[in-house]
Parts: sequence; C-alpha cells; structure tokens
Amino acid sequence: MTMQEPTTPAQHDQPVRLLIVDDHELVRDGIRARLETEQGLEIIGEADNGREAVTLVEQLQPDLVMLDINMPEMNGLDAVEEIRARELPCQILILSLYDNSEYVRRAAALGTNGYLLKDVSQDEMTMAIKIAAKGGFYVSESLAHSLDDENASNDPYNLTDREREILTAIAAGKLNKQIAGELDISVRTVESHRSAIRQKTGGGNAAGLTRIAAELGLA
Amino acid sequence: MTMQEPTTPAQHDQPVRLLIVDDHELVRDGIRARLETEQGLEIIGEADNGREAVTLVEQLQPDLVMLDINMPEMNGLDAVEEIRARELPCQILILSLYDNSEYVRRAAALGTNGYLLKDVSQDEMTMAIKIAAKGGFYVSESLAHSLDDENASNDPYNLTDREREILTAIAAGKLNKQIAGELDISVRTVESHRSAIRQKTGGGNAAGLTRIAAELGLA
DNA sequence: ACACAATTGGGTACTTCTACGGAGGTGCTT
DNA sequence: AAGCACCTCCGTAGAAGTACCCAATTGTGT
Repeated sequence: MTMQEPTTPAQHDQPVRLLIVDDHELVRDGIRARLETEQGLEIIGEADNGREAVTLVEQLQPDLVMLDINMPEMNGLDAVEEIRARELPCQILILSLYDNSEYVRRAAALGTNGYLLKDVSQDEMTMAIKIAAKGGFYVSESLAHSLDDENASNDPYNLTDREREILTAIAAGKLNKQIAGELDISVRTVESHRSAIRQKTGGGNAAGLTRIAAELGLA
Repeated sequence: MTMQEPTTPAQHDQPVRLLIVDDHELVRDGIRARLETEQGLEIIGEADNGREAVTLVEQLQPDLVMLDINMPEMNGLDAVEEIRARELPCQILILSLYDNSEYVRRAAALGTNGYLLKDVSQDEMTMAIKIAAKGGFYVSESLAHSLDDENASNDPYNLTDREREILTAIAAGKLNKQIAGELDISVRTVESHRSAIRQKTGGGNAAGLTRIAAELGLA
C-alpha cells in the first residue's frame, strides 16, 4: 500500500474529471451536492452498476472513479479488476457501506486509491478525493484504526480471528466438511468453532449465523 | 389505507417542518440537497437511528418524518410503532432500500403516509412529501405495481407465495418444525416447500437460502 | 371437461448439524 | 512458573436437513 506513481498524473490546472458509481441515485445526488462547491472537480458521469462503470470509464476516461461495492450486475471490486485488466488509466476511490477489513485489503490489493465508508463526513470525503486524485491511498480514520488491531473491528461478540473466518465460510453456505478441507483442519474442529460461534452470538442454526455474519459485514 | 384526516393539518402558510432519519449522513445530505430548493419545506433536524428519531420527534414535533427502515439501535418500523404508541402527531414517510411488499404492508398498517424506494427520482420524492404532508399515502410507482400482482415483485426465481413465506421463516433461523407449527401444516410439507425453494434458487443449505432471502429483500 | 400449478402429505435412506462431554498443545501475560 | 485464551481434535447421541421417490386435493384458466 505504498504511495504509487499516479497512472494519470493530475495536471494542476485541469480539473479532476470524476465518475460517480453507485446503484442509488439518492447517494449519487448526495455526492454531487457535496462536491459541486469544490474547486477543481468536475463530475463527468454517473453509473449505477459495475458493468456500466467499466464501459463509462472506457468511454469517458475519467481521472477518478468513486465506486460503490454492493451493486447489481457487477459489484465494485469486480469492476476494479476489470478496469485494471483493461489497463484503463484512472484513480479509483471505493465508497462502501461496510467496514470489512477483508474488503479494504482486497481493494488495496487491486490497486485502488482509497476506501471510504458511506458515513464519511464532507471534509473527509474531499480530502480523500484530493489524495486519491494524486495517486495516493486514503482510508477512513475509523477503518485505519480497525486495520491495526485486525480483530475487534466491528464485532460486539468477541469472535476470534479463526471464528470470524469460519463464520464467513458458513455464511457462504459451505459445509463443515468443505470448510475443514479448505482450512486443512478436521471437521470436528470446524464443529468446535461453529459451536463457539453459536454460543457467543446466540445465533442458532446456519440461517441465524448467516444473518449475524451479514450484520458483521462478513457477508 | 384510505385517505385519513391529517393528525396535524398542514397550515397552508406555515412551512412543513421536516425531520430526516437515516443512518448514513451521505443519504441525509442527498435528501437535503434535493429538498433545499423546495418552497414551503424546512428541515429542522436529523437522526441516524430509530431511537434518536423517536426522541427528536418528541422534542421537535416535526410535521413530517422521512424515515429509513434499516438502521442500528432501532429500525424504522419499530420507531413508527413507538411514535404512534406515544401518540406523537406527525406524518411519516418511509424511505427504504427494499421493495419488499411485506414492509410496505406493515408500514401501511402502522399508519405511515408513504413508502419510497431509495432509487426514487427527485420529482417523485417531492410529490410524495407533498402528499404525505397532507396526510395522504404515497407509494413508489414501481412498488404500487408490485403490490398489484402480489407475486413477481422482485423475484427472479418464480417462487410461489407459500415458498416466499417459508423462505422468510428459514432466513429468520426457524426450524422446519417451528415453521410447520406456525403455519399449521406438516413438517413434511415444509420440507417439500424447502426442497422446491432449493431447486428453484439453487440455494444449497440453510445458509445459502438465507443469503437468497436477503437478496430478495425478505430478510 | 381438461390441463396445469400450487399446496399438502408421505416413505426411505443418507448426510449434516447440534449438544453435551473431554483433552493436548501453543503462545502470551503476569 | 502459573494462568489464560486460542486452536486443535475426539466420542456419543440425537435432532435436523437433504435427496430421491410418490400421490391426493384444490383452484385457476382454457
């Protein structure tokens, strides 16, 4: 996650050309409202799903893309992969509902330029845009914090790392046997963890656990 | 859902005093941005969860509350119950992500004044507010349509009514036995439906089905 | 009257999960 | 060194869900 050379260095007189991608018009309007008073920013387009986003990036060649993760058709992270695969030069700033450290890591690994939560303040958003436009990488305060101590992040149940890992797999509909195979441990061990998770969360059967996983942003 | 007498008739010279409730500041900003050009509207406060919403309704006595459903602490529908229980006079307009007919029905049953989806256009939103402020009831075009033919709503899997009902119960973590009890049918019948749901959706085990339920807005 | 879908219920055999119980090893903190 | 949390694994038993098969009833539309 080092400061990388911008793929398209922002000319310091040209405005930053911005593409907004979110499946909710209301959110896009919110972003517009926040940014329209900013100098040196120009919103050149909007998309409401990942597939459209890729197309528009290709057509409009924006300097910066603000990208939601959860969208129909094609999600934000997959869109990033596609954009990077096609070598379309632009900075990408992720704007997500979920403070899921896995998302953040994947986003960083894919070469995005920042990760914002949707409860971000106006000031933080404009700052993040400036940093991202210059090719830096910005994460929300709260997230940066939760990345430090890896655990705790958003977890009122005090699950351990292993338990969260297994809960994620359960929520994905995997069987204990599968999970055991993937983690290279015994089925009995998976059962133990599963049992511990149930006890900590009070989350009954697989369906209940899946809801809790979603609640924790592990979905 | 008949046209009911407004609990607080909107004086036609006084502006409508509006309280915005959504757990995402960004969405609140979007609403603000859309409404600030409107005449006869005054945003007097914001809240980011249901509990705070109830408190603010009591303190500020708004004419109209725009209320999200999915929020931490206390969800929107529960907040409506509380507001109605305390007999706080105000119109309530639900603004939700989900076009779930159950939500709409529950919202209508609780005496709200409308149900908007978050992908609502600016025009539709202002219209809905005007109608709601006068004590009417407004539903999004798309939703009104899906309420007609009860089925289909948002369901690419062609589930039947009964199957959706049972899927909802499964997602709630209920056991087949419980579901059978509540619906007063045999466990075997629940299994039959469950099996049909699995086949239609390809949704493997309980965890998978729960994810699909969430996807369909039945969570 | 007939076809069709939906709902209901069942048989059998198998897999998976759940609820108890116990235990050994590792690594960190005090 | 002792305590503690975490991860690992096991036994036994029963409950729950899954995968196949089947059929009767009801209602809807043609």
